[in-house]
Amino acid sequence: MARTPNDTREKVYRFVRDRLLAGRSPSVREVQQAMGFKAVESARSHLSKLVEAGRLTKADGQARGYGLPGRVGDRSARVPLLGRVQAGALTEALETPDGWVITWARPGATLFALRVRGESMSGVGIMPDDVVIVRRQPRAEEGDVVVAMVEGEATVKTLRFVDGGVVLHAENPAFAPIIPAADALTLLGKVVEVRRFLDLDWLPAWPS
Amino acid sequence: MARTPNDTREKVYRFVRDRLLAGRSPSVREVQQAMGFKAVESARSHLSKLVEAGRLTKADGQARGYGLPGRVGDRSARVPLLGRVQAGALTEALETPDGWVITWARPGATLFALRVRGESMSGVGIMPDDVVIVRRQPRAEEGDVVVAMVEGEATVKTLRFVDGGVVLHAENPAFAPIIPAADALTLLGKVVEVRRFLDLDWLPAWPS
DNA sequence: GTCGAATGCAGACAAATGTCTGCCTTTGGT
DNA sequence: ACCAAAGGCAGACATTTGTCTGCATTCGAC
Repeated sequence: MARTPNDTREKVYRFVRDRLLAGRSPSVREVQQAMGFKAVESARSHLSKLVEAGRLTKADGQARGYGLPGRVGDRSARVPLLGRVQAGALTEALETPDGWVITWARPGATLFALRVRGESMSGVGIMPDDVVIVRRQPRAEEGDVVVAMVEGEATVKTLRFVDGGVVLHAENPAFAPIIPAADALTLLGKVVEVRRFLDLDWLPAWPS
Repeated sequence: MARTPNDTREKVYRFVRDRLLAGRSPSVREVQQAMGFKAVESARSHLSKLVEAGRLTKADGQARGYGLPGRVGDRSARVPLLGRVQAGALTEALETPDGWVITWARPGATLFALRVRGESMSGVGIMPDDVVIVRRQPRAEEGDVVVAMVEGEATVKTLRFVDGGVVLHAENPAFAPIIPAADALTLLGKVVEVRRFLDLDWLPAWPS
């Protein structure tokens, strides 16, 4: 067999995987050097075997085209982070977001993100300054956490139906439910994801 | 000046940024084609201007070497989601993650993700089944939310120092603090991000 | 031992990609 | 009107990167 045992394949895989998780694909020659191969082909043959085995993917004809199998970057989506959203201003706010959030793509859905203000949803673990990712939709179901416009302000609440009417329920006993007039409520969408960043040193500013 | 107004620069930037947020840097000729330029140099000059202006970064001498500036989002990173992590098994668990989570890359840091079990951290909004993203590091500071190994099990707690000793503090009055023996504690890392998915229909299975 | 598969080495070649030079057109200022 | 700067075009060239061919070495299977 080979001069070295089968570990080499594994080392190649780990090196490529780590580089991919760190951000970008290595080139074949970078693998060669990292592994101590004297010839490019050694690295390349290992790489092609790994692709063949389904442990790596490859964008053909592209430099640094290796990737991890499954939904890599193709299914990820960037979501605009909007500060505060006024009534009709959502469309305009989309033009100048505060930043961007990365998440898995929901094909066919329109997503945006908001920063939460206030403690009104702390009972379900949505704290001030959390970022909620919202899917735009005109209606929602009982119990959904939604973002709604009430009196020109976007608010995050739990949607409930009481006596045929709509109630925006705060998940915090200190906050009273909101019972908006039927025509004073605009549902912006449903909260599909909640995020909290505990390591602000690493996020001094939102990428824009 | 130019034939077209300054918007061109902006369009180039957006194209590159979107491609970067989607996963990988475009090549100069891909920018050329996307913008409808007839010559490569048009695209390249815009790119170099953007780098000059600090709006993009560039890995010199590397194919597809453009990135977003700042320590924040040079690019997105895939983080392995590990189920439960046993003592020495973290390295092996990296080989067969339950899935992947996308977040901003923290250059130079090793990240992994865990699913939270139990209510012990509900006081700070970390609920059961939440996903925490953890940066590996051997020590942390007072008040940090950390992942630590105690008796062969990974646990999420707040780190506190009391009387010179380490206390793992639960953020829920129903849970008593853990005071591990000095040599029975292994700090896996610090929680840098918390995520909750409220729309499981859209995430029927974890991407793998 | 002999064979073959797997691995490694060496070198060359081709494709992708980045970079440079020169020139033209447009636009804004003087 | 004139000039300078910026943007754009065309083509060439250099570097990086991927890929191919051929051969040598190792080691397990027979």
